[in-house]
Amino acid sequence: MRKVTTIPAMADGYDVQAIEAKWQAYWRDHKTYEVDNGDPRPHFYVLCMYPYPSGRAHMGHVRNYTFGDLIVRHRTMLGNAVLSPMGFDSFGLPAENAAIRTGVHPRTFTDDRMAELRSSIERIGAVYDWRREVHSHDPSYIRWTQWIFLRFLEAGLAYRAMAPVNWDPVDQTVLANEQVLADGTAERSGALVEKRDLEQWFFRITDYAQELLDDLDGLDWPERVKVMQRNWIGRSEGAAFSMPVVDADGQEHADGVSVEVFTTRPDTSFGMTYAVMAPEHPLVSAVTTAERRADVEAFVDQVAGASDVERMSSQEALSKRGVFTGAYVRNPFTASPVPLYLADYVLMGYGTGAVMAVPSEDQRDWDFAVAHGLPHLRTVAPPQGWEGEAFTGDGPHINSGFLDGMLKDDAIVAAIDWLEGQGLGQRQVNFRLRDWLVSRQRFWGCPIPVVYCDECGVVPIPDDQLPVLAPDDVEFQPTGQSPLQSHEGFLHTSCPRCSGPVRRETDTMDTFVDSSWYFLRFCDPWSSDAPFSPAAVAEWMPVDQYIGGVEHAILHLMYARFFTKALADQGIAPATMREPFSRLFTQGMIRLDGEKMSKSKGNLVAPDEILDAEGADALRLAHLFVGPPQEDVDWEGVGLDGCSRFLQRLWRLAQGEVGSAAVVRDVTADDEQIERSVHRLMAKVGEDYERWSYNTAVAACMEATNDLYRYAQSEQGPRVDTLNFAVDTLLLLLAPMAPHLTAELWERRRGGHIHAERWPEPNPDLLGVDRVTMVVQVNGKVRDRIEVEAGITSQQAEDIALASTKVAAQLGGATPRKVVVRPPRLVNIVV
RNA sequence: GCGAGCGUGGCGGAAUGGCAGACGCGCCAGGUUUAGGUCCUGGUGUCCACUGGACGUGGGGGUUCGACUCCCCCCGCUCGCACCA
Repeated sequence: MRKVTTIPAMADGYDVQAIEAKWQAYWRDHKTYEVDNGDPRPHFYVLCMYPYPSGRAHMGHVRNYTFGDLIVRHRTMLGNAVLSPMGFDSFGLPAENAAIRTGVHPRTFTDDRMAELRSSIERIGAVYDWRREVHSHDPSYIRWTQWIFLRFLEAGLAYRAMAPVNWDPVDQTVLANEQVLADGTAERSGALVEKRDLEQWFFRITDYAQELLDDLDGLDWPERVKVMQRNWIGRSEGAAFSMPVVDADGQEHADGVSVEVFTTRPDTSFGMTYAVMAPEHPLVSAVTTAERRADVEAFVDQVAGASDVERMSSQEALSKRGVFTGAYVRNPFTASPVPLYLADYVLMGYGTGAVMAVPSEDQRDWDFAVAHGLPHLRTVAPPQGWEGEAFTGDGPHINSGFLDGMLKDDAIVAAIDWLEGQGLGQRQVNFRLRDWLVSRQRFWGCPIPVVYCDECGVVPIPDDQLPVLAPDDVEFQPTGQSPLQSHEGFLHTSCPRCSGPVRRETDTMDTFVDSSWYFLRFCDPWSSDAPFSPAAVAEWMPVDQYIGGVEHAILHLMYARFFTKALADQGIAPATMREPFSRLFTQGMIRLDGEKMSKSKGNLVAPDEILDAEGADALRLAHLFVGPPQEDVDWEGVGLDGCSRFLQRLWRLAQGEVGSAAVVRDVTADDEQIERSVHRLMAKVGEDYERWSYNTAVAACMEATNDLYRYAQSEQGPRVDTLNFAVDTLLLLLAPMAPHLTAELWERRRGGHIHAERWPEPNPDLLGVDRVTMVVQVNGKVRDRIEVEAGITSQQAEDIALASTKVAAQLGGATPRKVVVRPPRLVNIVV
């Protein structure tokens, strides 16, 4: 917990609250950060992931918006037209759950929280073009989300299908695969997800699997996010081929049934000793023999009740449950029959739902073979002395007919060529990525704009009748059922096509649909005849800097990429716009005592308290100073007091309250040293801003302030022009980080608005120092430090180093074997 | 198991292959102050025979005149994926 300390005495006149309120009002009233389309300056689009309106801001928000705001202000000072919009991801279950608890309509609840969050965001001094605000539950936004849905429907990118889906029994809705964690619990509610067969709406994200994978290469994103997306897409290349079902003697079935399998290792086909189908495979009943039927049906029933995750990850699953069907399939490579099993580790949803099993070159198959007493045959020669089980490495093929002697890559190609030549199979690419399930059985989301007509089937609501809005006169019951499902007025309407009575769709869209295009709406939020104009999108997109939490690495960031590509292909967005976010930065989490800070853990440190005491600038600076922005931080490590003290010191310095009075004089060596150090500071802070090294930028400014304190307190007093130049520069460099204090001081010292000033650029001629400390090493160990002219030659440096008495003592008369000279900083004498 | 990242003082952390520990917190001392706090100045890796020296960036090896930094092996922590054929 934060220690309650006495508030440091204020520097004279530094009234944090008054100053911060004054400048927040200034930026609002002067529309400082509003930017119009068509602005002639070079464009830069900075975006923080829009938040779910949860009420007052928490520390994660503060951190996120501090980074974003810093970039907005820095880029503006660099002369860019910076688009900095903000909005709210305002659909979602918390509002609906609150409605069930309290009876307050989700809109009222959400609007209240949005207002709270907006005002606490403003209190940290983050600036936005609020004219462009969008929120998901705004009817004008709903209209265009629905419009896009209908365009996807027309294009075949949205479709309805019966599928085994993830059902969350707590939130009473289905979930997308991406919203179920590896342990089988729901990402949002934590409930153990069940499997149900339901008819649901999907977006055909798999159409873009290859492009989503390929285009990752060109993105300036954290590598781990790209890796996570690549894993999620899960491309694998191989062959699919079919095998006729036969009996133990190799006699084909009269009905000519065959099983299609997918493999990435067709080169090992000669080693196939059995085959496996998923228990849900449509051919199960057809292939099962009479004497095995009872066992097979028992197994299928047992598996049917389990979720994918239970099947794939639990301990029982790893024990390789399976059952023999009594049938065999003929391996086309050897023409021999192998037994056909069912096993729950084979999934119907991937590949063909059936696999060939090669125990000698696949550990999973090896384990299953051991458990069920099946043989194995090596087809890739393992290395000498191999004592492992399955060998998955490369080696010359054996026992493999025409593949014998080949290495893996050649053998794969040869095996596929052979399959294609025989007309038995073909090269195939599979993806792990599934289509995106977007329907949710909840009230507080964007309604799916279709009706069901007995005559016409699924009928879209015509564009001119959008938006379809949920009714207000609804009652929320703790049944878990969406009130839309029982609202007669909403449910019944007439068919847009045949005018007959129809039933409305009562499902709403996943809230990730809303967040998949909000960054496009920000470019043109006033558009009333399209979700946005292609010209406005072309003007601002892609987002130059996107900032958010790594928890969205797959979900939001994959969906938004899909939307961008799909909208471009539908001609709604410019065709060339293939990616939404050029650069992504994922900030670290804030922990408290090692735990994630969150409402549910009850370990929040409220920013409001700190804003009341130390103020926004100190809080922002503390977040920037604590460490590298991409790293997680513990709140204990956030040095608020130190940052607050620093700002007070800066205030006193800038107000002329430190040291003796400044004097007018010609430049002395000391003055010049200060001036040069200020140019170096400009270079340092500028570079640090570019490379997201804010902690070192703050440190450099603190160091400069300490130097200026000593300078101001020096015997001869500070030179007035030198001190002013140094302080003014320091204020400019800090303006993006501590906007209120620097604005106030600038106005008092210089007049005008600091954030309208140009970013200071160093004079390259003054970046060097004239005298430096040269390090003299003997055998790599520092033995002396000597002040030298910065411009000395190698020979001079060597001479000076060898003249050192300390060095002579170390050498003890020995002759150097070698002298490494890096003038003017270092000489290393090797003996 | 696979993949990625990380291991530096009491703490958060700095350091393009070239002075390890910038900056801040904490702590110690001095000054200011009636006192405490604030504020100002200085000190603060460990050890020793203390105007100096030895050791020191998870452990071990290597490359190099020189390694926190590059390479190999090991240990530990964090995150992601995990029967995807």
